[in-house]
Amino acid sequence: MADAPIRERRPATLADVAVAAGVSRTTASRALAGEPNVSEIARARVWAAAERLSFEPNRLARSLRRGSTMTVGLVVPDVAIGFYASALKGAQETLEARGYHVLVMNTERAADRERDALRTLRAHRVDGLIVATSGGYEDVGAPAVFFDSAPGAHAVGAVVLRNGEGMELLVEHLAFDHGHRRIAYVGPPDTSPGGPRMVYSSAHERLDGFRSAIGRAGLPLPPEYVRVSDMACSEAVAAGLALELLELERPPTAIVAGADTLAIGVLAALRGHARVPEDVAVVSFDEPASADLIDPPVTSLDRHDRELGRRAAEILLGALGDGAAGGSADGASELVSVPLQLCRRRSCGCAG
Amino acid sequence: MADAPIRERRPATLADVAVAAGVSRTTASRALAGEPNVSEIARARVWAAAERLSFEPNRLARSLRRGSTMTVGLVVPDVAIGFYASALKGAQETLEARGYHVLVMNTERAADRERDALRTLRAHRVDGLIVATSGGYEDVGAPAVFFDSAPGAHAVGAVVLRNGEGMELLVEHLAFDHGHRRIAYVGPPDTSPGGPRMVYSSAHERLDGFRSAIGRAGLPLPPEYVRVSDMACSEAVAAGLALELLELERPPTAIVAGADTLAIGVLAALRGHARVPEDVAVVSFDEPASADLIDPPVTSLDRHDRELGRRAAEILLGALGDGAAGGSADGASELVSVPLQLCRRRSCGCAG
DNA sequence: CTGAAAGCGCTTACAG
DNA sequence: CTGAAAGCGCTTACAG
Repeated sequence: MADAPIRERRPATLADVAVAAGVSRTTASRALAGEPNVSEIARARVWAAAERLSFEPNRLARSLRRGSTMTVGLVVPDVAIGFYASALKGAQETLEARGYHVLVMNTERAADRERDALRTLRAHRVDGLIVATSGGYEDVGAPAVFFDSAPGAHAVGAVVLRNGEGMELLVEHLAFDHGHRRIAYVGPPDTSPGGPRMVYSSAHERLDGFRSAIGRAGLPLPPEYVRVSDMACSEAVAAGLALELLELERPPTAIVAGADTLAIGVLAALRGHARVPEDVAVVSFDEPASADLIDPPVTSLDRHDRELGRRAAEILLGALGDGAAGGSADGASELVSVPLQLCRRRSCGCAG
Repeated sequence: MADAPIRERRPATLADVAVAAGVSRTTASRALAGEPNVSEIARARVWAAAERLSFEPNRLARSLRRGSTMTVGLVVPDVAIGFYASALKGAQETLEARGYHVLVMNTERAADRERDALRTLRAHRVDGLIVATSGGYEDVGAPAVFFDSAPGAHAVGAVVLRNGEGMELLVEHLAFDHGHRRIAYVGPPDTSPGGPRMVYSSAHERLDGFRSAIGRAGLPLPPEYVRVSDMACSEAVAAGLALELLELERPPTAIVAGADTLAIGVLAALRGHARVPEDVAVVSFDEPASADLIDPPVTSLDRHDRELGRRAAEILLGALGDGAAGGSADGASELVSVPLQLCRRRSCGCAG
């Protein structure tokens, strides 16, 4: 016969299951969904057939029909950066526990790539968005929660770091505990040129926080002590900036790095040019990977990446109506700010 | 009127565009797709309407109809591990350049979680798969290319490291250049218990390569010199193993770490217990992040993560019929093996 | 060059 | 408890 039990290549559909079980697609669908009004006999035959055909409902069809994809888009500058990779993982764990999947897009910190990513995600009809924006955010109709940076509008929520407080911790430790008076800053660039103004920008707040903390500590801040890296926060550019700082007629005795990759670049550049922390102390806002093993171990604020991702996911779940996921369901935009702590290691001058 | 031009929340559909342009959905679809047989006038009106409504074709519907999702699933143990994050990025860059998107799943190196991930990906009807398997691989109907490890069957291709050669480089350097005779190994566990036997397993090859290299160097290998970490290759477990090694009556004078996280754990454990490289030399198979800045800088094989992801993506594109993407289109399974080089730093005993 | 119609694989009112 | 039918938003033979 033509319809001998040849093992099909094409994945089984609900219709196949229904035929095999001798019921209608309606009943098959209901049985599989665990709905109440299905006879035990029908239910059993449907499940057996589904098992036998190793049926897996086509999510495209289901999503198209239901209007919900159970997919969340995550937009970050670069997943290969430890901070974002960990945040992704934190978010993913939380989301997958509720049946959502994650579609990841990199922007390389370019506003136009971010816009493209957002549109692609809309075309995929993601149910929600978690974004670490680089200035290219635009509303594409899906509820969005921001982390790390946040444009003001359109957001269901945002989870951000207390950048000002963090900077204060760093600067005051250098100034008061170690007596530094010439403290320089190597940080990420403030905003993407031409991009919309951020209500909350990590880069901006850190720079601002640095300036304020220096001011409050009663220290001078010559303009040449403030250096800004490239968009990608590459180690190489940070290394170059550190060297420029060293060549100043009055070089700083301490450097605050505004991001982990920047700290790594600064430390690498200093090798062979200056002793850390004797000649110049170095502290980092984000904790670099293996902070303890680097020579010298780098003083920084505690790790916050994983937590950021998790909290962002929880807020989004709340907005998606997934119940008691920690989000306030009242439609108000939720702003979580994560407090920071100083981890003293050796690069600031503290003893191991 | 009821249909006043209120800005709709619902995203525009092709039908909306067709109505706005005064043509049929067929024509609208064709105009947007850039097909030849459409009059200039119709084409212009359709594009204008699409623009005005900021129409973005629903990819669910398109995929359902076309039978292709332009999405590739990536299955890895843990995106938060630098090696996999970089591989992901390499693959993603290559894939996105051809219009594909990437769905990422973590397995935590558990075979059953891997199986779940694969089924979910099938439910999403991904066009292809790139997987770093932990022993849970099963054919779900999509063409798969492996990287890092590879079960034999069902594969379109695989890109693997020359683990044997790499181990040889590491061991010979320790034995011949530095005169070590008591060399121990801390590596990832060989296979996941109960999982299918791998034709190619990174963990297995490294262990095997270590044994052979030790043998060829004419050195003894007491069984207690070979230690195997947990599935997650956690730093903490590696640290414990290193300490056990140190407490042997005849402790090794050199340790080879089979993965970067393991090397980090070993190094961390040694702090305060032994000097590296004076008391015990340490080398790593994978290059840890900031290998140069760690104290001491860690000798390891060169970075290979990004390349692995890129090559895997190219092979998959070839299999998906995406033309001259570097893959042989002849249906044969393609096996690329990436050669490795030794990067001498200080942890082996070489001078900086 | 154009459009009516079928169909991708589901889910869900609606009517028995 | 069950099923026929409509419909999610596209694309693509097929027939003008």
